[in-house]
Formats: sequence, structure tokens, C-alpha cells
Amino acid sequence: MTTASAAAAPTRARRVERSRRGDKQPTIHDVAKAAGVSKSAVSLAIRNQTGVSEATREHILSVAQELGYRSNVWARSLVQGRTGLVGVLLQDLGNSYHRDVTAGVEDAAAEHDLRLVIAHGRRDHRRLQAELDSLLALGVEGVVIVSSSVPPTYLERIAKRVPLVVIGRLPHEVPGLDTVANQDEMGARLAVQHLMELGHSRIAHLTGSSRPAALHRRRSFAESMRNLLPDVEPQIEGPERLDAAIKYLIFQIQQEKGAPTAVFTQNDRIAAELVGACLDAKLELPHQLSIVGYDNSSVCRMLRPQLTSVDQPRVRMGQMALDMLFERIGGRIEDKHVTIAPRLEVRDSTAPPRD
Amino acid sequence: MTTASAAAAPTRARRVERSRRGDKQPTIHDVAKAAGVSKSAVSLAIRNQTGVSEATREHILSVAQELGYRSNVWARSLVQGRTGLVGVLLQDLGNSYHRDVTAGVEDAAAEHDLRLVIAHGRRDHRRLQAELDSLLALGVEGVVIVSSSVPPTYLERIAKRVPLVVIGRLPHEVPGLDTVANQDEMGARLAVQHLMELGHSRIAHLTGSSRPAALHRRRSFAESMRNLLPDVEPQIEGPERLDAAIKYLIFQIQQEKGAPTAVFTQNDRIAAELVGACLDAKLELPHQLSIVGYDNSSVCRMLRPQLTSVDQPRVRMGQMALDMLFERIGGRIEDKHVTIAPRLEVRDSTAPPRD
DNA sequence: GTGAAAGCGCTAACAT
DNA sequence: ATGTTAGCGCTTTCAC
Repeated sequence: MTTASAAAAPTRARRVERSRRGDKQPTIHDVAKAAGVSKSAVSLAIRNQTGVSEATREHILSVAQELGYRSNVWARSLVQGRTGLVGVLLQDLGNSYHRDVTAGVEDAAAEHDLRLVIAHGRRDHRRLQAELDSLLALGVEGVVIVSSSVPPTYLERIAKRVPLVVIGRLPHEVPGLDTVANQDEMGARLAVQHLMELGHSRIAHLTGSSRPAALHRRRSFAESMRNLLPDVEPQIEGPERLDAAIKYLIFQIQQEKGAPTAVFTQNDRIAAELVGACLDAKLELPHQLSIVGYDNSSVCRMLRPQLTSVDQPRVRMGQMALDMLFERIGGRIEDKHVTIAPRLEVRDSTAPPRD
Repeated sequence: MTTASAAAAPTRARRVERSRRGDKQPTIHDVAKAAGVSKSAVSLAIRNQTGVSEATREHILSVAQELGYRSNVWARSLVQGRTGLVGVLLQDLGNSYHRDVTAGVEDAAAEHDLRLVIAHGRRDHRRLQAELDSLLALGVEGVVIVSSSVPPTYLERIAKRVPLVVIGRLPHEVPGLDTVANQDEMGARLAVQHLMELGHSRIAHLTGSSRPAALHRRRSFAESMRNLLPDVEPQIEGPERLDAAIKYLIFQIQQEKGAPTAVFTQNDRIAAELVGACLDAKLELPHQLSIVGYDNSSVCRMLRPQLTSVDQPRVRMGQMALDMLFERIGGRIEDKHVTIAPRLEVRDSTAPPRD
């Protein structure tokens, strides 16, 4: 300790205060003293840098180990001006889509030596923003946002301060940030094609939202129908009053002659509701109605019949997002927008129409 | 700037280096200079502390605003010796149980002015440990662990360094940490009671694990059966070869005279598998078999018949865990173990037995 | 190869 | 009420 000993008094006082609460946590200084070397030697040794002899390093490391030394990330970040942290902002952590995407992000982060901090928006507009702020305050070097509900103007502002990659469909392009999305157009086309190949022509679409991804699926559904089945008027139910829409569909099937024989839904959750309602109405699935979902979530295999669904490569999307974030952190300037092809996972909820 | 001006050179150089990457981020120093006051005045002003006149504060705040100043959490933590961070370590973020528990933790954390950092163990033993380490390195002041798969010896070691609250059942009591759990015994009893009241006596239990919570449910099932239905030998299937166990149950129901008329499962996931297998085997639910799950997860309402299930007060459990953590951080020494009563959510998967 | 010293951005004790 | 100063624990020149 080379600084004036007069000044040591308050310092010591604080030390005592802290150890009372149990976290006496040895510092680099303690290690240096115990090992009989300088602070810088310790610093170099623990970071595996050149500048200390092999013998010294080993000695230092063993002393550090013994003392239970752990380097203080905050102090390090302070001086280095970087934290090695990236954030993942999740719209909702209670589902398999988010789980898998996050896993992908995590894997890629590990490869780049970045630490992940997960934040949870809880499907709430304002909370998403608050959490994003909070991530920034934490000093993350970039954020992967798994949600498309953060207002674009807000995103644009944040993107100026820190690299941002959004996984999902934004209402419109936002300058300064990257996006990763699945090709909703292709997903919808795959669904329609599959149903058509089974022999269906009266195919309806059931949607519960007008958010961008839903919109893309809806539009592409309509377009695919016009292309593949030009003689049929595509029927679209929702997004308002989803319950009523489901009831109406079932009514049609029970009563009307030209009723749909298949439904492509905006996502698995809605498909599950439809399946439930059909079973409640004693419809026979899949013979009276074929159903295709979107997301290939874990419920697909729980339902009976098991749900045919469009599968987004979730893990891969997470990985790509983090890789893109890493490029940005590394200095890439131009925006990058990547879309990935989904594929159809065929299960038991689709079959040839009865007649 | 009172320090030697000769030393300013390298500092300035670094500044330039940084601003090249876009994060020029004004410091408290810049604000002070721009506002024509001292650093400490700024510090007091932004933290809303007394010591500056109202006029000065407003002036400082407006200057800070204008410069886009944001206080550096790392620097503050470094000098204050605390971070205001608490960690939540999740076994698996892809389900509604974890979502709801986390929401509870979040709510309570907000009340205590603590920031949440979520980490994801991905159902992996080693990863859980690594993430816990990583949280500690981040400087969290406590951790809520939503998992019972972290090895007790490891927990015990960590608990010495930082307050820990585990939500879930540990294999055995670990000194130095608190726990929150639902009363699995009561949950199992509720299930058996409900089925008995419907007229069932041949009730089986289907389990897929021997982890503590599963074990408690299993034991309590056996005990409840002995108490309530002393004439019947309780049948327990699993935890090994769950698939075979399910097949066997179905075989019994189809072929044997004294087959079970109801099954209480260890959790909803297993219940869902059982439901699926029954439907595949053309059993009529709930008339040929009543099923009770555990967790009241979101799949309960998706299945047909909708699943009767034991409900843990998840949000409440999260809140309690964080409150307990807060007490610990505040200095509580003695361990605290809380259990909460579950309740039964009755739906359509349970009905009187056919005969 | 090693140590001394400066300073990251901030707070808190101390002077004024 | 305001400004000054000494560090928090660490990294990083820069001498030796």
C-alpha cells in the first residue's frame, strides 16, 4: 500500500462494514501482497497474458485460488470500456419458440465470448421498453430483441446507441438495425400447397392478429390461393372476435354445403383453440376438417390429432441474430435483413377431405 | 481538471478510439463542465439527493438531459460496493410455470428497487452451474433459483457467498439457504380426494421421475390411498420406461377387470402424453379413465378433455422467494423454508367412473 | 520480466 | 450549499 497512510482510515472502516455482511472478497491487491508481486503481475497472470514468467504465473494463480479471488467484472469493464455483455429481450419467456431462439443466441454468444443477459417483456409494450432501457443501463454491447412489439421510433433511437438485431417482423424497415425473420410468405404457401395436394380446395385462413407476421401470412395465403386455386374465393376469418370466427367456421362445416374442408391458422395457439372447439362440436378430425398451424410448438404433439404445422428454424434464427449482432459490434455499418425458409412438419391433423 | 495535464494525453487518445465506435457517452465530468458546477453537484443532482439548491439541480438536470447523459452503473457500483442486481436462474424458460414464477419475482423485485437478471439453465446440470457462476461474476446481490437440479453441495458453497432462495424441492435441506415450495403432499391428497368423491377407488399414479417433488407426490399419493381407500392396493407406474407404463395402463383398461378407473399423474406433461395415448387407443375420456395432472399449465385448456390439474400459486411463490431474498440481503441469518398450499382446478378430464 | 503510477466514471468524506 | 479530494478494483502505459 503506497498511498498516504492517513487516508487509509476511512477505507479500512468501509472494509469492516462490508465484511460484516460476509463479502470480504479478496482483491487483486490482496493477491499481489500474498504472492509477493505487483498488482499488474497478478492482472496479467489471471488474464493469461504474456508479461509474467511461467513460474510467477503459476504461483500467482495458486495463491489466487487459495484466497478465493474472483476478479471484479465491474472494475474491469470500467477501465476497459466494455462489458462483454449482450442482452436478449424476450417478448414472453413462457413458450418453446422463445426458448429455442434463446438457446441459439446463447450458443452463438458463447462462441464469441459474450455473456448473455435475458430480460423479459411480459407481452407488455411498456415493460419491453423499460427492460430495454435497463439492459442499456447495464452496459450491454448489443441487444437481440425477440419481439416485434417494440415501437419502431423507439427502436430507431436505441439503435443509435447500441447495436440491435430484431428477430421477427417489424411493421416497416427501421434504419440502423438488423432483422432476422422466417419467410412467412413461404410458410403460408407451404400450408396451402400441402392442403391442395391432399385434395382440398375450399381452404380457409384463421387469424387473430394484424401484426406484421400475421399480416404476411394472411396476404400470402390469399395470394397462394389465387395462384393455386384461382376458382375458389379465399375465405379469411378474424382477426377480430376470434371466438366468434371459430364458432362460425364450425357452423359452416356442420350446416353448409360449400363449407371449408381445411383451415390454415396464423399460429399453433389458434390452431389448438380450433381443434378444441371442433372436438367440442363433435366434428371428426381430420376427416371433416384438416388443420395446419404455424410454429411447430410443443403443443403440436400433445394434441389429438397431432398438429401439422409450419416450422421456423428457431435455434438457427437465434444463432444468426447473434452473429449479426457481433458483426455490428465489430463495426459493420450497413443494415442487414435475413429471412430463413420454414418447412412444413406434417402430422395427423391433415388428411384428404372426406368426399 | 486538476490532475497533471501531462497525463491527459493517453486519456484523450482513448476517448478518440472510443468515439470512433460511436459511444462517446458524456460523463458526469462533461455535465459538470457544461453546467459550470462540480462533479459532486452533478452526482447529487441526478440522484435526487439534498445538497444542491433547487435551482442548481434543475439547471444540472436540463444540461444532463441535453447532453444525453446516462450515469454509468458500473462506476457507481464499483464505488458503492453494491449493484442492486438480483439473479433469477431458470431451469427452463420455455414453459408457463417458469414464466409465472419469474413474473412474481419481477414484481417483488421492482418493489424493492432491485433489477432482475435472468439466466437460463436449459435443463442442463452443468449449464445451471455455469450460469450461476456467471451471475455471481456479474455481481448480483442474491439469486432466486427456479430449479431443484443444482447439486446441494454446490448450492451450499455458493450460499456462503451470496443469498440464495430455491423455489422447488431439494433432495435434502441445505444449510444457509431458503426455500419456497408448494405442498406436494397436499396436492396429491387433493387429487386422490377429488377422484374418490367422484366414486373412483382404483386409482393409479403415473410418474416419470424420482426427483424430490415427484417423490413427495408419489409418497403422498400412496399414503392418501391407504388413508382414504384402505382396501385398495395403490398402483404406481414409472418412473422408468414411462412409455411402457402408459401402454400397460391402457392395456389394463382395455383387457382387465380390476383395471384403474382414474390416474393421477406427476405433472401435466405426463398427463398430456397419457391423454394422447388413450385417445390413440380409442379410449373414451373421461368415462373410461379420469385423469388428474399437476401444475395447471397452459396445455390443460388446450387438451380435450380439458385437464383437471393441481395448481401451484406460481406468481405468489415467486414473490415470496424474492421477499425472502430481500430479507437475507438485509441481514437475516436463520434459514427459512416456506411451503404454499396448492388447490385443485377441476375441468373435464375427471368424471364418475362408467360403472 | 516486473513494478510504479495514472486513471476508467463515479461517490462520499472532507473542506470551504 | 458548493467544491475538492481520495479512492472503489482493475488495466495499461511506461520506466526499470
